[in-house]
Parts: sequence; C-alpha cells; structure tokens
Amino acid sequence: MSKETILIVDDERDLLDLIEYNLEKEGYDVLKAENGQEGIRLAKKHHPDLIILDVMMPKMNGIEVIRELKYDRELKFKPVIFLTARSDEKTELEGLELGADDYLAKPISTAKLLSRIKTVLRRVAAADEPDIVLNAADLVIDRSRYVVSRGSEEFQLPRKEFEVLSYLAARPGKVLDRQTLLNEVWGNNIYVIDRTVDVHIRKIREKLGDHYIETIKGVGYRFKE
Amino acid sequence: MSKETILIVDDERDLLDLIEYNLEKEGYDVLKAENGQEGIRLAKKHHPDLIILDVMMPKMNGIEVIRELKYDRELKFKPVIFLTARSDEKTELEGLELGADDYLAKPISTAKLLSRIKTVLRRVAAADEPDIVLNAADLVIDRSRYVVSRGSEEFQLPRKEFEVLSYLAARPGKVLDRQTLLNEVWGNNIYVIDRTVDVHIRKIREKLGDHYIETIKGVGYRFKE
DNA sequence: CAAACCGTTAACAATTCGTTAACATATTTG
DNA sequence: CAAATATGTTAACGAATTGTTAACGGTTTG
Repeated sequence: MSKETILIVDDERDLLDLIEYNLEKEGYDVLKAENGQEGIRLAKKHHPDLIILDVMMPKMNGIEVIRELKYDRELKFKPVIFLTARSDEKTELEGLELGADDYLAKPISTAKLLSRIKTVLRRVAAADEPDIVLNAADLVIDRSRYVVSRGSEEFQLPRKEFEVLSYLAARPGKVLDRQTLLNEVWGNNIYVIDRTVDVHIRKIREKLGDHYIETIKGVGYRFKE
Repeated sequence: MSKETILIVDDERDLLDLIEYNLEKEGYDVLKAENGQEGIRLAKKHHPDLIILDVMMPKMNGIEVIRELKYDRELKFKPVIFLTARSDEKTELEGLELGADDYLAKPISTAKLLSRIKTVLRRVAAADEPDIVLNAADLVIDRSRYVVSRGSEEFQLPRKEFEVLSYLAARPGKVLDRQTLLNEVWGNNIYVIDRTVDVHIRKIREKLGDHYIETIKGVGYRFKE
C-alpha cells in the first residue's frame, strides 16, 4: 500500500510549510498550492486522496474551489477538510454538500488536524467508490462517456437520469428509498420534492424498458440483480 | 499543455531546496526525494516528466536507481539529468544506455541546469507527441501542418480551434468538461472563462459541420466515436 | 501603418432539462 | 369493498445550460 497524497491549499505560506512538515513526518505525500486555481490544477493532475482547503483566500476562495471540484467526476468524491478562521464561515459551508468532508477552525492544532485526516482517510478507504465503467444486468454504464449501452444499442440519458441509474445500478438488489437517492444523487441540502425521483425513474424505464428497476412499494426502488 | 513535473533526487537537502525553489519559480511542479528508494517510489507514483538524479548518494546511488527505473515500462524512457561530482562518474555512466539523458557536473549552476531542463523537455515533447497525424471519423488531423482534411477538402483552423478539435478527436467518445479542456488545451495558469470553449466549439462546427462534436448537457463535449 | 486575423468576453436567443402539479391507476388496510 | 395510501404518467412551466452573434483589443501580416 503506497503512501497517501494530501493536497493543501492555503494562501499563507508559513502555514503551508508547517502542515507539510507535519504530514511528511507522518508519511504522507504532500502537494502544496497557494491559491485556488493552483489547487484545482494540482487536484486534477495528481488526484490526491484528501484535500485540505482554506476557506478564506484572495481571488478564489475555498467554496469556489469546491464548486469547481464537484464538476470533476474524479474529484467529486474526494474528501475535503476545510480550514475556517471564523465560525460564520462554517455556517456558510453548511450550505454545501459536504459528503465525506470536515472542517476545522483556525488557528489549527496540528494534533487535531492529523487526527481528523486519519479519520477521514479511513472512512473513505472503507467506502467503495463506483467504477468508471459499470456492468449491470445487460447494460454497460460508462461514466466517462456518459453513455449507457446494451449490446450495440446506445442510450443517451440526461444527466439526472444517468446519475440515478448509475447510483441504482452500482448497488444491484439494494432497495433505496427516495430520500436516500435525493441525498446521494442530488446532494444533501438541495430541496426537491421526492416525487421527482419517480419521474426520473419513469423516464429511465421509458428509454431502457421497465425490467431493470423494480418498485418496492412503500419503500423505494431497486435495480434488479 | 499542463505544467511539467520534475523529480529531484539528491541526498543534500539544501541543494534539493535550492533546485526546488528555482524550478517552481520557472513554473514546474517539483517532487523531492532525499534518497534513491524514495525517488523510485515517487517516480512510480507520479510519473514525472523529467528526473534529476544525483549519482553519489549513500545507500542507493544514482546508477542503481536508474537500473531500477529501466525495469518499469512507464519510466524506462523518462529523461534523466545526472548530477555528478567527479568526472570519472560520468565515465561510469556512459556505460549505460541512456537515451534522452544528460549530465551536469557539480557544483551546479542554476542557469545551466534550467537551460538543460528546457532543452531536454523540448526534445522529449517533440518525440512524445502521440500521433502527428490523427485519424478521427472521416477527418485527418495533421498536427505538423495544422491542417484538417476530409477527402480532398482542406480546412485551415486557427490555433485554438485546431487544438480543441485535436484534443477531443484524440479521445473519441470521452466526455470532456470545459474545465478539463481549459486545463489541457489552454494550460493551467491561464485565466479564461469556460464559455470561451463554447465559442470555439461553435466555430469548429461551423467549419466542419456539427456532427463531429456532441454536447453532453450539464457535462461537456465529446467527439463522436 | 493599415488591414486582417485571432482569442476573448458579453449579451441575448434558443433549447433542453429538471421539477412540479394534477390526475390516473394500483395496492394496501380497516 | 371503500377509503386511504402509494406510485405511474403526462404536460407545462421555469431555470439552467448551451448556441450564436457581435464587438473589442491585441497581434500578426502585407
């Protein structure tokens, strides 16, 4: 098992070096970025296992960085630890979908940061990330191409339908209720009526046939095993 | 056209930091290793574009590092610049098949090192271009002449349009979001709004027809397979 | 030095997608 | 079986995304 790579994004060079020193001592590979743009670039290039991100930065702040990273399928699910100087920044962060993320108030304690890092990395290691190409029933779901195919047939599903299908197909046999689907596909704090899920399921069935997704009445939906 | 990554392996921490400082100033990504083992590990993990390697190191010297790297398919042809303290070390190195490599005598001059790095990287970049002529769909994309042709028709695309088309056409079927295109075609430290991509796509479609590049709404663009 | 060209941005138009609401149908429960 | 509850289905609206055009400044070219 190779060392894990951690990307630190902070505009204070001193803090950057301090964290680097401590993380390297713990055996992590460290990437440093002094601004958001650079952080995004390094993240896209090296796919770190964890990102430590200062919320308050000139030009592009941490929240903007996160928004940007969420567009990248490879990085969307990377865990992030936010560094916040003021508690009201924390409030602002709660508006985002944070997934496996965490936050830490400045001034940071090195011991606390290390402890958080280990916790987050352990949690992520346990979670199984879906494959880029998913085989489910007689379908091939290719996330990098955004295409669903069955034999030589190809289906172009709009984004939400594609994501709902992906999520279900990645967990065949498992019944997922609407609220879970909304949390996982839409995000934790987007407020959308749960019947919206039904409509997307309907559209997926219309395109692919209705024998892939089963309805478990009173509970939710599941992808046929 | 992203930044190039350079791995420095040297047991002198001061020299390591000095080189790092200068390379970062020049816009390279820098990885540091203080011994051969660590250097090999970082090389395998990050696939740097160039390796700067001290010949004289305790435990595992530079020559052993190279022997090890030559076993790795991915790293076998990576260019290496050796730092040698004595001229007889250079003699020893000439016994190896070094390919695109180079030497530099210690104590090193920063200016000279930078100049060598640029030369080596330029040479590699020229040889490294996957295909000078790219066949995609019914198009022939000639990188050396900057011409796109379909049968006997020839199209002269401006540079950015040409590069966007090339990048997409080299990865048929793959959906590329705007940010990725900006990073890869424009480069990482260029600040351009992502809608600029749309305009270039539009112009490419205008010239070649709109059946080559598909829009994946909410995600990005892809070249038709 | 003027003209042409290129890359970028901004503004507006067109389109698609996501969501909701409303009604229909199915299933469960008392 | 009737009522209550849950899901299926459709259509329409609005928001989000992309298409398209034009203009501006910078650079290259004749």
